[in-house]
Amino acid sequence: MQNRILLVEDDEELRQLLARYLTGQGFTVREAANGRDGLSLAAENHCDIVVLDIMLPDINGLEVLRQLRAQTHLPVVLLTARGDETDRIVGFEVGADDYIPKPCNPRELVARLQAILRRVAWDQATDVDASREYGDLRVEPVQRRIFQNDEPLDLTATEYEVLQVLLAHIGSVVRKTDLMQWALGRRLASHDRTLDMHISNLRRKLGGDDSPRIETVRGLGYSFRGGV
Amino acid sequence: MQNRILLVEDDEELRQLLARYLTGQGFTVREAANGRDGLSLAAENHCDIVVLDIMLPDINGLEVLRQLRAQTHLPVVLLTARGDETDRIVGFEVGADDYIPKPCNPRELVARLQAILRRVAWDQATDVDASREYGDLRVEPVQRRIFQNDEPLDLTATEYEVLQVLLAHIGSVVRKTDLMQWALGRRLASHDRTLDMHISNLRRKLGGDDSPRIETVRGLGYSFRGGV
DNA sequence: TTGCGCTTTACACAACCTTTACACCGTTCT
DNA sequence: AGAACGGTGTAAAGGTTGTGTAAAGCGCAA
Repeated sequence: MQNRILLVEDDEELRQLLARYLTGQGFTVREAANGRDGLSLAAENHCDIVVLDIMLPDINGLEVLRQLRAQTHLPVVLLTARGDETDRIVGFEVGADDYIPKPCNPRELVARLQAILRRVAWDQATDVDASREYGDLRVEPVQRRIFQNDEPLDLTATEYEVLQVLLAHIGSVVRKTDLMQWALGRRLASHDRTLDMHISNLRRKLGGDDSPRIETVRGLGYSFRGGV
Repeated sequence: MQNRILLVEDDEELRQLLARYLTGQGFTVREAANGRDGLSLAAENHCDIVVLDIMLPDINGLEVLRQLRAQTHLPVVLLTARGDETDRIVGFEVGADDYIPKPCNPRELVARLQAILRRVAWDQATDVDASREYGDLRVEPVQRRIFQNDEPLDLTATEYEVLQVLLAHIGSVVRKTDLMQWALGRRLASHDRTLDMHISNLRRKLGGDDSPRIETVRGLGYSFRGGV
């Protein structure tokens, strides 16, 4: 389970406290002290969940949430002043996934974050359009792009299909005939070298010349080396 | 979120299998074995989404869909024979919300149903007349105008529709056939270059010649690349 | 009619899938 | 061991398809 957090909180002391605690709990934390920075960090850096204070010096947290929601379904947890029902209700309407009253108990925060991440992971496991991560690679089906360390790879349509199939079966061997059928949509003819060419081009674009990411299994097919 | 399903499927075994699985996933399922029963159940009982087989013993599923559409906007998912492009296209025209090839994976079915219900809930919560912001662009549906850095763009009616659709799906690839349907309101014919022309004109009006705002995804369609 | 905007036509071009060719390598056969 | 064979890597050429856009055509409203 991924667990990269974007923490948007203007109170220096509280932010550092939370950041330290969350890091200790195995999260990767990226920090922003105001709404503007938060939005641009969310746009630039891929993260899995946002912890968002409502009271911010520049843009109101709810406005930040609204702008995030205009583009993504990134889960967002709001930090609200205790007892402020209004913010809570507006926050849910705009699409917050949870809220936590301030001052908050770090352990409770972690518990809620993990609950949300669990739920999201479940949703994604059953969603064909959900983005999928494989080590440093990330497949974004709606964008029809594959990212390597958050940099989009410049792939053709066919290369995207081939790589996406290999990643979907990461660690195991995909037979050439199957790969052909699934990615190119036709049977593998006897002297057809098309697939080999796509693999060759993919290897070049993926880099890592020393140890090729796509392994050849002679007589069978190819396999994307998985970390597992 | 509501989740009452009307399942119209004549194959007794498949219907019971799906009904059991959907019930287990928290849906309330009402079953019909043919088109006539399906239509009357839809009329009598309020439900949130319809799963509709195309091959039915009495009325063709597409005809059922047409009759449903004559009265409501109830979301409908079609079960189509795998690979039958014709049904898919006709179904899309008549107003199906999604189609699933048969035999279908129940988990995928559930995922798609939930995606549609989420979208419908989202649509209902979203005011279609509300202005929307995407970076330096702002869509004003009431005025039917789009502003760039608060300067109105001089767009024709069709150009407005095309750009508005692209922005509504910012960051993801919009297929040419879909863009044609949604913005121009008709099917994309085989040698129809109309859409390309509108895109070309839009690019000129949007400026930014160095890095075009509207990206071509060869063989698929176009994508307005957003900050995400 | 003119003017405007949508559509079609036409052509050039770029993208990219496929084929060809040859070098290389592991395996098997003699 | 050496030869023969078939699978693989990849550069380069070939050919097809999709796309960009200028320009002409068309339909409609003023």
